[in-house]
Amino acid sequence: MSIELAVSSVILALRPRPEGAQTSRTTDAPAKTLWTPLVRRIREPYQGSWALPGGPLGLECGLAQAARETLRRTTGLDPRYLEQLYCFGGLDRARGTSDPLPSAELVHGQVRPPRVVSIVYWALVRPEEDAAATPIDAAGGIDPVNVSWFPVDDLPDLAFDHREILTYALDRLRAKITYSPIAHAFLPDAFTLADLREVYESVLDRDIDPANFRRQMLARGHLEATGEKLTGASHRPPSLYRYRAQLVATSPTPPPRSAS
Amino acid sequence: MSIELAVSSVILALRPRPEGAQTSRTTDAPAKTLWTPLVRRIREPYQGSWALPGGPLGLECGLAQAARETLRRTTGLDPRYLEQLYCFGGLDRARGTSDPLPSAELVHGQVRPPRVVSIVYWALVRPEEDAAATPIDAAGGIDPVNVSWFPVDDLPDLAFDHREILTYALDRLRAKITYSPIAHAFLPDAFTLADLREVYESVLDRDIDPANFRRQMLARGHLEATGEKLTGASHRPPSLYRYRAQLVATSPTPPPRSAS
DNA sequence: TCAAAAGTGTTCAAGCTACACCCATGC
DNA sequence: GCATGGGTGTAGCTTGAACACTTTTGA
Repeated sequence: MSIELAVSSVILALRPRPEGAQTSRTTDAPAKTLWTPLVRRIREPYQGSWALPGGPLGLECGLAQAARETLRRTTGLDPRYLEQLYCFGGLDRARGTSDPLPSAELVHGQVRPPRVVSIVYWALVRPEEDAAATPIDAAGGIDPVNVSWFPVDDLPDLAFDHREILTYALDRLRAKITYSPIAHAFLPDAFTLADLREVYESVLDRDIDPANFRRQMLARGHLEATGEKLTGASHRPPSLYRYRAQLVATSPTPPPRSAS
Repeated sequence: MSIELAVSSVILALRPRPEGAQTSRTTDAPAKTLWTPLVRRIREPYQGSWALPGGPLGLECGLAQAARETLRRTTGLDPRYLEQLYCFGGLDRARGTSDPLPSAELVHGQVRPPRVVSIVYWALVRPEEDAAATPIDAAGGIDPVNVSWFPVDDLPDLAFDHREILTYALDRLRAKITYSPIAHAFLPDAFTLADLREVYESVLDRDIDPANFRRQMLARGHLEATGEKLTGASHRPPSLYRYRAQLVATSPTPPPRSAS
């Protein structure tokens, strides 16, 4: 018995908050919230539970590439932002935190579950990537049944240690958005400062002063006015901005450097 | 052919700067600098080159545990601070960045080098841990020949992509020391503010105002006066401090949370 | 004209930097 | 006393939070 190597991904996208969702905040919460796609396990252990999309690492495949391919196959997504999160390799991962060994494993006469080392990536999805996604099942067809999106503050029971992994990814996102220009990974190429602020407010789950936010973002020098304005709303039309080209992080592979 | 899983470590300790070392700074550099132990490879590829200490992942061994054991076996070290750095799994790692395939591999009739995925940890070594270390060779004896320490700003040629990995570890250290109380990982239990400042100055390679440094460190609330003073020097005896117990990070396993 | 969000100006508090200055010890 | 680093005080600058106020659009 050797060690199995798997690559999984935590995928995060901003979508409208579900109707009537319970919110932890007393004041009005942001209109959007983070969602993540999960796949239903079709075999033991944890058959029927939801899990992070993932699969075994192929021989001819770099780590990030493996993450991309599993992601495209299971969820139909091809996100621009993809970064390694952590490598999990504890001895007891395969049987969950404190649950007894699933019976199917015993049937196979296996005393110990297989040892799995998971390299987990996290991905941020832009609206157009989100819209273009179509999950494909094992037979090559569309698979709307075994892939489903959930708001991250209302998750079902997850297999293995996947809930802890997801929580860790959220911590990382909230930390990183404060010092690194990754909010653009949730936005189209051109956006208003209100759009950008909505990303920050949704991720950090708190209101941000629009006036101060504007000054801070512009002072960082990452933004560039397109010259266009967004008309149509019944108020003063806001300017459109884009991130300066060299700062548009795709996949920071090998090791990500913290952009200033 | 399957994928090999290895665990390696970047180990960092503060030691006196070597005599007459070239320094990048015009002003007087800190008296100490970072050193790292490397092991000499005894087989192809890269036979004779220096490499990060590491070894294959054992079946019965957690990732961090595997790092600890290789570390103790090769360098004799048992550092308190150990944290996962990154997982490297590129396709061409085994044969180096742009070198031709080493001949020994061809002799074995292998067209491609074995695919290796390395989970790399980084460790910070305290002075007493450093002093207690005694490298052990494969036969179980002391091995002073194939393990050697180098200042990180004067490294020999390294095998594989290990130089990039080391550079990445240094970046991470310099970033993390500014927002997390990890400097204690280079210090004994009790230390003066001058000791602590020396760690920061050595890692960041710049002078720090003692007065402001004192106030900042004390304001963070991580330090606690022992009540003792360090006598013997020909000036006012400085107070000794320790880090508050709950903040003494050992091995942040699973995922490290950024301490405030 | 009004509502609503864009965008600007101003004030206040907190934190950091630079540097002057006193304190305690060994020689 | 004198040199040396420990430790305190303080003025000036920068940054960010809070919020008043003007601008520009659609209805």
